[in-house]
Amino acid sequence: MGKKKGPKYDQIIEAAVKVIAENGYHHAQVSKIAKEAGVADGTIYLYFKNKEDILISLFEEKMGRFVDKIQEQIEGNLTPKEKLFILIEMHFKQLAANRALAIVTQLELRQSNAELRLRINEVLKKYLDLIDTVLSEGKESGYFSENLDFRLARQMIFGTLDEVVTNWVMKDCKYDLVSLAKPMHELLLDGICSR
Amino acid sequence: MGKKKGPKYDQIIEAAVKVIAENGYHHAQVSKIAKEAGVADGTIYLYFKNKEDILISLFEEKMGRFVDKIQEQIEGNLTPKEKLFILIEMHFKQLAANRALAIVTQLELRQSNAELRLRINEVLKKYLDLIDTVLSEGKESGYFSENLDFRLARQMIFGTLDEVVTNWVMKDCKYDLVSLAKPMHELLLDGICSR
Amino acid sequence: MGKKKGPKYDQIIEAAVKVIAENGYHHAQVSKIAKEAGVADGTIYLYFKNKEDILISLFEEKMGRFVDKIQEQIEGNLTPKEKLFILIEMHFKQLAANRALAIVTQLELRQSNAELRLRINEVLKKYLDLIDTVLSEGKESGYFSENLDFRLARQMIFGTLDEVVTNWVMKDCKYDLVSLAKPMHELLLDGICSR
Amino acid sequence: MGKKKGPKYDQIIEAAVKVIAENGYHHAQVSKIAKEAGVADGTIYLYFKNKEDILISLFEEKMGRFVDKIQEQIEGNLTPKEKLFILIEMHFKQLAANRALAIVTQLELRQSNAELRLRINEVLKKYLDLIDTVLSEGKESGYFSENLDFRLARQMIFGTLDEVVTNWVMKDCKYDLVSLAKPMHELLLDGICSR
DNA sequence: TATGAATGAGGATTCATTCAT
DNA sequence: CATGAATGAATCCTCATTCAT
Repeated sequence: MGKKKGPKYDQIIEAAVKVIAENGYHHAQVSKIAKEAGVADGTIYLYFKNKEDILISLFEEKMGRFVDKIQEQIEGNLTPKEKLFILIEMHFKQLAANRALAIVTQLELRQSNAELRLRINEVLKKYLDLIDTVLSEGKESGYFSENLDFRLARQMIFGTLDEVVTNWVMKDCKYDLVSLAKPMHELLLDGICSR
Repeated sequence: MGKKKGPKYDQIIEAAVKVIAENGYHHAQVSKIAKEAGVADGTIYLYFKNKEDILISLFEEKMGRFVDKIQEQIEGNLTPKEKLFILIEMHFKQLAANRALAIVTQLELRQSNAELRLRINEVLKKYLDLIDTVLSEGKESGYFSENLDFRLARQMIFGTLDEVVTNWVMKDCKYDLVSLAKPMHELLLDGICSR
Repeated sequence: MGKKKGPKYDQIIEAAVKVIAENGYHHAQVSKIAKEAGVADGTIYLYFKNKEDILISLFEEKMGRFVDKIQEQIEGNLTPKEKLFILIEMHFKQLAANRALAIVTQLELRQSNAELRLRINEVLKKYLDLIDTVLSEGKESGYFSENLDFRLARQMIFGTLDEVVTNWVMKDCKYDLVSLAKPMHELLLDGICSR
Repeated sequence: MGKKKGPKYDQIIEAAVKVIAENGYHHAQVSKIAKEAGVADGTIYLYFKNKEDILISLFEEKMGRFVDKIQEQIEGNLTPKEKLFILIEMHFKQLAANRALAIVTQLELRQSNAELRLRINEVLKKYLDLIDTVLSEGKESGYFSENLDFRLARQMIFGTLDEVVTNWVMKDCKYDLVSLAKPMHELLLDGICSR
């Protein structure tokens, strides 16, 4: 089995997102994904090693593009604060624009077993590194605190992003997610204390 | 089925935590839990309606006590900042003291189905309300920003706590979690900006 | 374990009839019967060897009395035709008067396994012998055909009685069973042919 | 699940008859039926919705054919008496020729739950209608009594057939069933009275 | 006698994966 | 490349029965 061939590969990925979003992780059988993709069950195994491989590939493909788009936007002459804002806003924008994907990444894929989630975290590494880069630039340029613990700050930023999106998905996406970018940005920059 | 009586009820809960932590959610068979608890399979069903009920009860018991202990500690004459610190520290302390429980709450129980997670969220509500109370006191006393968006701030605090603990668990608990309370407290209070 | 002691023995039998009639054979758990009888589960086993023994005893008690009553009525100076009529009418009358028992004997007890039904048939033997006696008297006295095959005639009589009552029970006992005694009597005596 | 195709469908039905006849209804596990049919357990579920569906299908297939064959034989220029005889004889002949089926229909399938028996009764309706047709013809042509109550007569005929076959099965099929057709026919036509 | 908490054997069903065509 | 019929491992729960009190 090679890797990433033909249009069927993408068909299957898209079908998986749709089927999982609509049926939930535990009711997303391979046969359902195959039917949605318009291929036979067996065909799945010409493009993916097993079911887990579909999910990992899905995450790699989608999150890969997700991070790439954010990275593109924060390249160039911007202050670290601006970069952080764009990162947050892009994060929200992309998930708001693809709710099926949001459901899959925020809720359904978390039901996967510990091993799969480990693999997923590897994919997330690229994103976390991107956050680290912004933090590093901010620290060096003096915008951000010189004592900043990167790991902790990154966990705060990512944990908050994640929690905010998850809450939005669990509330059926019925409020505007993107408009939360500005207050969240301010909160992360200045904390909750008055000054 | 009676309700939560006898020592067997607790034995089964403890056994469930241990078995799930060791084997993972999906390999935690009822028979394994029964054996670990030193009772017959059927005995489980004298104390719990079904397997899901064990998990919900486990979470309710453990998280209920978890939140209660935090609540006890932050009652009294303390500033909101001190209360937030104690909340963070107690959160870390309790999970650091019971790593099996940490594994179960941070990793394994998230694999549960939608219905179970709904029930879990109800339990979490009490915790989130507790955070809100601290935030509210801080706002009123002028310690915290007067523009503070409770929901957002709560999501930042909880999201960060959760992410920090999850990372610690996924790194096999091999660094000291509790010592992160202080820097995290400062980060939440003052943000990442220098001043 | 002795046999037939105390009032509890009868309580349990009556409880079994009620529970089986109301819940069906497969949902008539021993614990349900015990609760209905107002005794502990374990007490059942002081009066009956096992669950099957309850059912057999139930049938023996109830059918024994059932047949005895019919027997009493057909003793005396009656023609075989009259005796057959009384047998049919008493059969219908008794079941019409105790619908719970009718449900149990016609529907629920038939779901028991082959072995139990064998035992039940032994109980029925007395009834079948009674029919044979009537047939025998009829043959000797010349009222009934001299070529009469007892076994066949008995199977016709019993099979018809049984089928008629079963149909009545399955139609929720919503028509008058006893009034069928007369036409059925005539049909058995003269057959379906015109003459 | 498709509908009744391929040789496997029939294999499974035949296996079910055999396994139920040999082991009894309650010990006829799906895995036993699968092994007897020479297929995997899971294959059963490509042809049947669940275990109950096997039993219903079994009864529909077998009884459907059973009734069809009788119907074929009594079409044509025959008197109602002759038709009744053929019906009885065919009933006996078919069950005598397939003793496993006789055991299943007379003993084992009656242990099924209320819902299944309801479905079974629907299948029997066709047979009862066939009996009614013969009775109706007999009444119109003057062969049968003009006062004949169809329902009662039908219950007598079916009840007797059923009782005779059940007795034969319970006596381990050790006497000739088919030769009972003639005396039974006469008994039903003329009753037990001498004339 | 009476209790009732505890026992533990037993079975239908799903679905990821294979392989003959 | 593509198909889809066939595979078979794996597990929760019920309930008749026991026995220490």
